[in-house]
Amino acid sequence: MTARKAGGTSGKTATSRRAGAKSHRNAAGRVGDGWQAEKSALTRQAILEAAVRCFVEHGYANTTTAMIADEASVSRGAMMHHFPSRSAVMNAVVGYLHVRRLNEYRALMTDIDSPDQTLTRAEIRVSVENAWKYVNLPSFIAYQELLGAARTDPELAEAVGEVERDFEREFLKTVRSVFPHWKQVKSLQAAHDLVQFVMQGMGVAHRSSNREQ
Amino acid sequence: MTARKAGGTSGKTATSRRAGAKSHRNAAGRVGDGWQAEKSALTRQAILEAAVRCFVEHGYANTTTAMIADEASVSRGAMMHHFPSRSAVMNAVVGYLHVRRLNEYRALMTDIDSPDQTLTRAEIRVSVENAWKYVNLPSFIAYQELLGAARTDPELAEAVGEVERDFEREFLKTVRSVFPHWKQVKSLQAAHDLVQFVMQGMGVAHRSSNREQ
DNA sequence: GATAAAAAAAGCAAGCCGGATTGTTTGCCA
DNA sequence: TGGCAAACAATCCGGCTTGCTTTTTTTATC
Repeated sequence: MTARKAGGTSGKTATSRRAGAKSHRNAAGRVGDGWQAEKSALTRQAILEAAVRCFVEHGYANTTTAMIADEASVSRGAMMHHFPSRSAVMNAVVGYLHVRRLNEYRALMTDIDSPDQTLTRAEIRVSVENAWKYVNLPSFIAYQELLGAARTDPELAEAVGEVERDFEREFLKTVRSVFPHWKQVKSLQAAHDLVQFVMQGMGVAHRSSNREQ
Repeated sequence: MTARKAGGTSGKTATSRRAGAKSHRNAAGRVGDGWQAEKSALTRQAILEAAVRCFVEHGYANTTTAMIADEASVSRGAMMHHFPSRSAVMNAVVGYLHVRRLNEYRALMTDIDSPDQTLTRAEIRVSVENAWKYVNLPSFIAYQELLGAARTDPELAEAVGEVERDFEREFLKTVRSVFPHWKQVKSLQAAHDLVQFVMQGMGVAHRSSNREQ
């Protein structure tokens, strides 16, 4: 998916050639990835982050390519160079948001890492507060926008569905490591679902009811 | 506005002149209301219902005025006659959905009207199933679309916020009539919030996860 | 006071126009 | 050649204008 351009020959533009000669084949595994063109990756990231901000501020549907480019401080042409179409950006945002959300989720989770077997009142309180923080994170709001748009956009739904499944897997893994004494996977899944439901519902209700102050 | 050209001479084309000469001043009491023009109300209703169907099928953002008009089998001109702008339609849909949703909610609620003081297991089951039905109703889905759009649309947010408050009031009233022995209003409100959260969350999660089947 | 003519208004249909948005193309530069 | 900038073309959508038909109200005359 996401058909990378895979083009990068030798950049060597010496513009921001930083010390470390990164002549490696990077994480993506493909050869010829980021040479000097790793700066390209920076641009990509800037675009993705800008898109998230646009989602939060204007909503998915109202976010135009021009808006994202402007927010990212790149030209529209540059953007179209990295992402051939609007939907290409959107699909990429799905992936970007996924890892970002996963990291933030884990960070919040490990906050309540309890050394003993039982949860204290304070720990429960912390976890609830963290959940609340979580549903108000930009990444969460942006993801909700994506989720809503995916309902009537098959292409987006495909991308979202994929990360949705992965998120649940990762969630389960994380929970198991934080609460190793919870053994019944069935209960964990139910807990996952309920937590997701309540959090999503709270998010929706809170955002809309707050709207009118 | 709409500065009519005032062309019409004498009608009397005798095309669809129906038998009953409705020369009465009807229930509304006021003279000069819309008599035959009550058909106009029918058109309005058709447009509103069409809009709801469009929301469900294509989402709020992808619903165009042409789409609604087509779905309602009226011309775009006719639609613009009844609703001067797109946002006028949308605001009207908010009101329409509100009463529709309220009715459906009450219908589901009274299903579990318990004659005695305590809830049986069966009654609880019924109410859960009804809640599930409820979140899968077209009106609910369309309303969620509105809710999502309202987050970044102040005008819509205003309209939605209003009915949101009214819905909670009506909800409380209904619950009190169905369960008259529940006296603590505080608990009722908390219950209302939790139920709303879970249902909304379920709705979101279910629709998006089902998408990718 | 009734009735017919006239006028006004309402419902409705279709076309046009401006603005916005997307994707393409062309060209520059390192 | 890859990264990028800017102009361009095509499309779509919303709202306005025009004009026609039907219904309702007013007016004028008997």
